[in-house]
Parts: sequence; structure tokens; C-alpha cells
Amino acid sequence: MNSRPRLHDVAALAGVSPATVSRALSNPQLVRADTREKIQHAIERLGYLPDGSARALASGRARIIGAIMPTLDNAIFARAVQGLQTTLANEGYQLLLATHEYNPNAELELVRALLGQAIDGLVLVGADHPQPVWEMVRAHDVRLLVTWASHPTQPSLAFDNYRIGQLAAEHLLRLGHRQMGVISGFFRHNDRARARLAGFRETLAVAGCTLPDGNIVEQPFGFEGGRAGLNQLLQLNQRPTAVFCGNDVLSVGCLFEAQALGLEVPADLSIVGCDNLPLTAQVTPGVTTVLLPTYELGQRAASTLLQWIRSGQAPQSECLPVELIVRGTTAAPR
Amino acid sequence: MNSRPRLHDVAALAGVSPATVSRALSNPQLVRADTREKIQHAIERLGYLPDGSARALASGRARIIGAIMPTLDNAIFARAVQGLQTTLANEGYQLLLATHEYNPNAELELVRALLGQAIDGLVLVGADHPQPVWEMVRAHDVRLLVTWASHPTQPSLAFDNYRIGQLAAEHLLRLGHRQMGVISGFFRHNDRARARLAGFRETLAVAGCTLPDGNIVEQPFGFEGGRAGLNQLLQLNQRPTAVFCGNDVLSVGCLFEAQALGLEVPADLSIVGCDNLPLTAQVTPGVTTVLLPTYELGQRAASTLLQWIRSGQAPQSECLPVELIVRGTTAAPR
DNA sequence: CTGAAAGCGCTTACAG
DNA sequence: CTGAAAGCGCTTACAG
Repeated sequence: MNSRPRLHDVAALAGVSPATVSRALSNPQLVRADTREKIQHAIERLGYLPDGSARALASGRARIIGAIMPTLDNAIFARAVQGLQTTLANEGYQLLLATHEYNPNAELELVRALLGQAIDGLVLVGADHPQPVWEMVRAHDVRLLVTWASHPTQPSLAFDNYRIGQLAAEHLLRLGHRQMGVISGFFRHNDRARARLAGFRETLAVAGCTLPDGNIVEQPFGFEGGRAGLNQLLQLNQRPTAVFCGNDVLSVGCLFEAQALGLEVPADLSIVGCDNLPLTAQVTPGVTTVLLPTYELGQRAASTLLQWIRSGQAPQSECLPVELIVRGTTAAPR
Repeated sequence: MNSRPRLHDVAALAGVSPATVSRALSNPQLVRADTREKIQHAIERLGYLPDGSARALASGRARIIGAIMPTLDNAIFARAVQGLQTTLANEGYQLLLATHEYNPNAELELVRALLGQAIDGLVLVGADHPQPVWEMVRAHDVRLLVTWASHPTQPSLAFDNYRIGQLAAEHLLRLGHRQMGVISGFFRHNDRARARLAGFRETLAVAGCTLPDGNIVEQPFGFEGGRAGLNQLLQLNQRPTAVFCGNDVLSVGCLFEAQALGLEVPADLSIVGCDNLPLTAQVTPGVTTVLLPTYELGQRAASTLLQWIRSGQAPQSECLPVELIVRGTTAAPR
């Protein structure tokens, strides 16, 4: 009905040209203070808000960043999204968000869809993506920031996933464990999970402790996955005395199942998780885990992309520090 | 560097006019099949993807829906976002997402920011928003869908929050409880929390059971809030035998604290929550709660908005059913 | 410091 | 069924 006011309405009311209003909005220092004031008045008077698509089309900047996450069901990604969005909003940018639930085809479709929308940058999780993703990104010359894992050539903001496995292994070796198991999400299409396992396994190997394939179980992320994973490990001839879980939803599920089975934690079983979910500090006993600063990763991703956009210079890749948080499961094996 | 191909490049390669390519993309049935095929070829050959902002500007449709949620820290909102985004993506729409962490000024700024981006519709949680929000929405003639709570005039997709409190009260009364407490998030700027309390309190009143103001405590959402809330309630002269928590993060926190204090649940204390977080089924004993179909709400919100956009007809408001899930805390008071 | 004008890349009546 | 042309609402060299 009442169509919203346009730039030229503001210009008319302020008695200046549209060009000047436009400058007052995007490059205020180019406009005399008193002119700016008249314009500001008119803008408030009319409740003017610039049209995003016109702006984007004319300037080549949409002021939108796209992000494709695996899921929001894990609080860890939700936190990263919040860090990303909050930082972007502070700089006048908005976040176009989608999730693919660990389905690479869905991810590919989403990349295509987001590139169809005008975005100034794209955040992806992991370095493990279908080939067409890389091709489209190159062809459309979009600024792509890989997060969570590092990438040899693409700018990335990573956690050292190998180190995560290493920290878990070192901790459990230090406690005297020699029989261990791993419960992980699916390795396929998940470079983070693979790197964590490698770090865990190779650190054990260096200590002369081998981790047989049978001691590694894959489960869907979720409490039930942790529960089912533990039950699988308990079938082994040599029951593990310690379990490393690929994330904290699995580790807490594993803990719940251990308790349901009447196992004493940590006396019968030590559990190490990853992510430092708030829940790991609430359960009894607490779960030892590796803290990933995901909110910070989101913030850094935002500022890195914004600087890339502004400077035109591709940023350096970085790796954020992770930290072992010891809680509860600190006993030696019986 | 290599600027992406444009509509006219496709047209040239296919040997047709830009107008025809445009039609083949947005209104295929207006274009002859063989022409369409030539165009399709050219599109794939060039890897053409329409420019979102140009499309939006020319057509008046951005194919973007904005959503402003309180937070993603609560899985309940994360679920709703996923339902929303997935359904939108299936229809070629994308989601512009922001969160305000229960800060009404932040929310207002975000509404302004999203209206500045071209969006075809806006999803808000609750009916309780700063006045300028309503004014801007009206002035910019944007399709606003209120969710989670109902609104007298604006199209809304609600849960019956009053009924949630009522279900909790009926359940606890049925078990024989007469001394009850409430742990809620802050009531200010949260119509859902107020309605749940009202439903709880008034249902008790009808049964001749009054809930003194002192038995109602406000806490920040989070496990710690649930813990602190229980400790507050335990200070009362008349200790409550049952607690209704405004959501499941509070209810699980309350359960953890009760157990840490050596209270037997449910013998010493019954707990009813709200949301049906997966965690409530994992803890021992399980937490009785009220299931809100939030993923479904997200899906419905998406399809409702899309239909509104397509038909031009404002949709009917609706209320999604909620359901009591009884778990664990089913004992009568000692 | 400000304005007139061209242009961003599409869509969509209007003709034919 | 297809094309030529105008227009969506901004931004930004280019003049002055």
C-alpha cells in the first residue's frame, strides 16, 4: 500500500540531490556537516531505510555474509554462529545462514543457492567439500573462509584437530591407560573427526600403545550415539578402560550409558570428550574435555572476512588454541 | 578478476534475447521447450548463476526471509531455525538470521538492519516488542509473522503458553502437591514466560492452591539459573515439594542441584520443565516436561510466509498443540 | 562540497 | 512464443 520512502524523497525534503544523500549515508565525511544534518532530519522524518538490493547492485557490496554449518543441533556450532552474527551486525553486515546436516549434496546445493544470493563472503566448516564447491567458489570469485580445519591454500581459521586427539591421548596415557576406545561421528565427509582420530591414534602409537580398528566406533552425533558406542566397545574381548569421544554430545551420552550400566566413572571407565559443552561441567562426575573457543572463532571469522572485503587482501590462515579441561575422570585404570 | 557470466552472456551463447533467458529462469512454462533447452545448455556451459540483488531489485522479491530469535544457545530455538531454513531452502528462499540475547534494544536495531536488507518477510519470537518495531514494520509494509506467542491482530503461529503452565499445574495437583515453586527466566520482555506463569498460577488457584510471589523466582536461562533458583526456593519457610521450570535448561539445572544437595527426586522434589529437550530423556530420573513442536513451528512459519508472499493474502493465525510428557518425577509428595 | 548522468543486472508489461 | 525497452533504487566517476 503505502510504498516506503525512497532516496529521492529524502533528497527532495532536504533540498539536495540524491547523490548527496547517498554520500551522506555511505561516505559522510564527503558531505558538509550542515547538509548532513538536514539530510539526517529528512531521513528520520520519513523513516527512510535504504533499499538493500539497490544498494548491493549499484555498489557491488551486499553487506551480507553467507555461512553454511553442518547443524545447529550441536551447541558448538550455534555458539560459532552467534559470534559470527553479532560481530557482523556491529559492522552493519548481516548473516545468511544454512545447515546441511552433514549431507554433502545438501551442502553443494546451499553453496549454489547462497552464491545466487548476493553475498560478499562465505564461511564453510571444514576443508572437506565436494569438488564443485571449490569450482563454483573460484568461478564466482567469492571470498571463502574455511573454518574449524585448516586448508593448504584457502584462507582458514582452524582448530588444531590433530592436537585435540593428541591432548586426549596424552591425558589418558598419563593416567596409565593402555586399553582405549574411540567413539566418533562418521569420518566420511568430516575432516575434523579424521584429524582428531589421527592425533589420538598416533600419539598412542608413539607411546607403544596400539589402537586396533575394532576399538574405533562411528556413531551419529547425539546422546544415543554415545550410548550405543559404549555398548559396542564393551563387546570387545579386551574392554577398554578409557574412551575418547569425538565431541561432548557423544561423551556425555557415553557417561550416561556407563552409569546406567552400573559402571563406576572414572574407576571403571575414563571418558574424554571434546568441545567443552556447558553440560560437561554439570554432570557428575564432570567430563574431561578439550575446549574449543567457538564463539571466538565466529567473531574472528567475521572480522577476518570484513577486513578481506575492505582491503582486498586475502588474509593469513590462523589456528586457534585448544585447551584440555580436566574434570572428574582422572583416575588410573583399576 | 574473471567476472562472472551475466544474463546477456547466456542469451548470446543461446542465440536468444535476455528477456527469454529471464523467462526461462523464472517462468519456464512461457518458453518453448527447445528454446529452454538451448538456454539450459548455455547456463551450464557458463556456470551462470543469476545475480541476487539485480533480481531482487527488478522483481521486488529478494527471496530472503529474515528471522530474529532470542538466542541460539537454547536448542529449542536452534531447532526452530533449522525447520525454518530447511523449508525455505526447498522453495528457493534463504534465511537471514540474527539473535538479540533477550535485549530489546538489540532486537530493535536488528529489525532496522534487516528491513534495510531486502527481505520478503520477517519472523519474530513473541508478541512483546518495542513500539518502534511495530511502527517500522508497518511503515515498510513487510510481512511479519509472530511466532511462539499469539497476537491479536498480527498473523501468528503460536504455542499456547498459558496451556503449558496449566498442564504443569494439573499434573502436579494430580500427584497431590500443594506447596509449589516456579523457576522462570525473566518476565520482562518475555510474554511467553508470563503466560506460562499465569497458566500455572491460575490453575492452582482454581484448585484452591495459592502460589505466593515469594515462590516465584526469576533466573537467567541456563543450568546455573536452575541451580540457583532451586536454592532460592529452598530458603522458603514452607519448602515446595514441586517446582515448575519455565524451560528445560532450568529444569535440568534444578534437577542437578537437587541431586547435588542430596534430595531424592521425585520423592523429595518433583520437577516439571518445558520444551522437551533431548537431555530431559537422558538424565536419571527423566524430567517431566511439555513438548513444543519447535522444528515444526519453523517449517510452518516458512510455508506460511511463502504462501503469504505468493498469494498476497495475510494468513490466519494458528496455535500449535503442546503435550505433557511424563517422565520420572511422578511421585506424590512425602 | 555538490549535482547530472550513466550504469549496476535483472524483470516485465507491451508489442508483435 | 519472443524481443526491444523501460525501469527497479541505488552508487559513483566526472564535472564544476
